[in-house]
Amino acid sequence: MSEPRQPAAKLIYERLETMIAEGHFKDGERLDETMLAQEFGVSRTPLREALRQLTANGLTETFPNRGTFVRRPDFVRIVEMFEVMAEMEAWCARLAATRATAAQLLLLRHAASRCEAALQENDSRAYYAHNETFHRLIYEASGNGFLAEETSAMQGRLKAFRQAQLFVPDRLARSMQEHRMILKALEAQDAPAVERLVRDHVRIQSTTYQEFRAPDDLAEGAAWFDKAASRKASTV
Amino acid sequence: MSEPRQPAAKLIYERLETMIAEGHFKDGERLDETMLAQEFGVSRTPLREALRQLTANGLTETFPNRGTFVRRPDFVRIVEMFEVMAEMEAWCARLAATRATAAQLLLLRHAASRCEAALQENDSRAYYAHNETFHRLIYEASGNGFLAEETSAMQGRLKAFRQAQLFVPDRLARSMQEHRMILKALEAQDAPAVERLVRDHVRIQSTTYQEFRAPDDLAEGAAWFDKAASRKASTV
DNA sequence: TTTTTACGGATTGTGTACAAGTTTTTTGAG
DNA sequence: CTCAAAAAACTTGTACACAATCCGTAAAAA
Repeated sequence: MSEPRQPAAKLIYERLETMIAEGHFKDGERLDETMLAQEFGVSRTPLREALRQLTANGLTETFPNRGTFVRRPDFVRIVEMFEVMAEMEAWCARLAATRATAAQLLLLRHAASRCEAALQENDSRAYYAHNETFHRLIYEASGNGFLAEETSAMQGRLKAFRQAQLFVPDRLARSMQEHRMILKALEAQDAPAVERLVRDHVRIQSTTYQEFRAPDDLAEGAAWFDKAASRKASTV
Repeated sequence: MSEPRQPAAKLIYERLETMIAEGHFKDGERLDETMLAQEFGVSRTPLREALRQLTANGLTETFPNRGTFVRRPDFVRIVEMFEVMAEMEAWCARLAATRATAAQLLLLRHAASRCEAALQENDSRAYYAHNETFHRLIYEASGNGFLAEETSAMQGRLKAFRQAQLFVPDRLARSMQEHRMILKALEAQDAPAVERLVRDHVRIQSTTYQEFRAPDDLAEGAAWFDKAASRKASTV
């Protein structure tokens, strides 16, 4: 019943992802393979894989023979990310409104009731997990397999940046209320309503993140633009 | 003036990507690291990096300690991919209609005239390159940096599957005409028109691909679904 | 003084060997 | 003959060593 042992590379990827999301690195900071390998107690091989994965997801930038550098998202970028996420999910939801099968609606209701139960018990972790299922079911109900995969991948990429909003007061209760409305609109096959509801439901996450981290990032935002400008000049 | 030598891993990635797009592998076929390393004349280290990159882009699937398996897209998936691409580009374009700066419009006109020149000389390669610039400029004009990057990345991922449509007769001339209309609508800041024009402009690429490869893929499509079903059963 | 070039140190890219895990074959009992 | 368990063969995951490349510094030339 225990999980099959995960490769070290994946674990390291997740740790680095969290560290970047939580701001443990400065923007533009170089991630030294040798040093990090020592810190994590592994060789450079799995660590390099993790770095490449980070770059694939846009969290770092890699220059051949020069190394990989963190791209710490400022608050503008965070908003942009959730904006894109909201649009993708809204598109999924609009398609799902007319394409979802009875079985898929059943699964959605089930996931929603699981969220409800978690809310009753005030179990943030459980709510978070079932919330993820609820959203993923909508992606799949869109009927476009590729879109569903891409949206799911995007959700995974933003997960690290969404952790903070768990602790925003009353967010869970409000989220649940939004889920109820989304489900209702889906059952009514009201595509425009579903699209709007889901877009707002996802978008709000960026505003909570902003509230949570803005003071920090506003200060660092200016430095970021300077660095980005000089970096651009040196690489072009 | 010569290009800085590319790492072997990147070159191998591109070759494998093309091979998958061109159908050199069966769907579900395992990509043997040792064997491929021998064929490409490199060690397993850079080859593994290429495989991981393929998986990150959804062209293959990797199971820990079991290997990576190709996910050859059937024609349904191809259509889905261009559908998503069309929607992303359309969104960029709609935003660009109201947000593009004068400088960005100038660059767009420049890229369009480059396309025009390439068309006059019947230089498909050049047209293809300037076409890419034209589209990328629209992404950037959206004003959402993250969206621009993601759309650009998606374009890169679909590039391998778009090669075929270069050879569809009159496609270049029609594409150019579409560019002209898009540019005109952008200058007029007519967001709804731009959105619609770009969506159709991108969408049509999937239909040409479909015409080009459908006979093949229709036959293999059935086998694909069978395999996918059995694979699902074995991994769950 | 300013620019160019050569060198030294450090870091990434790749090859190879071994460890860990998976699949297939073999072997034995029922 | 069938099925289960064990072992052999094979494949991926990781460690480590060396090669290729880049960066900074300092010396030399303009």
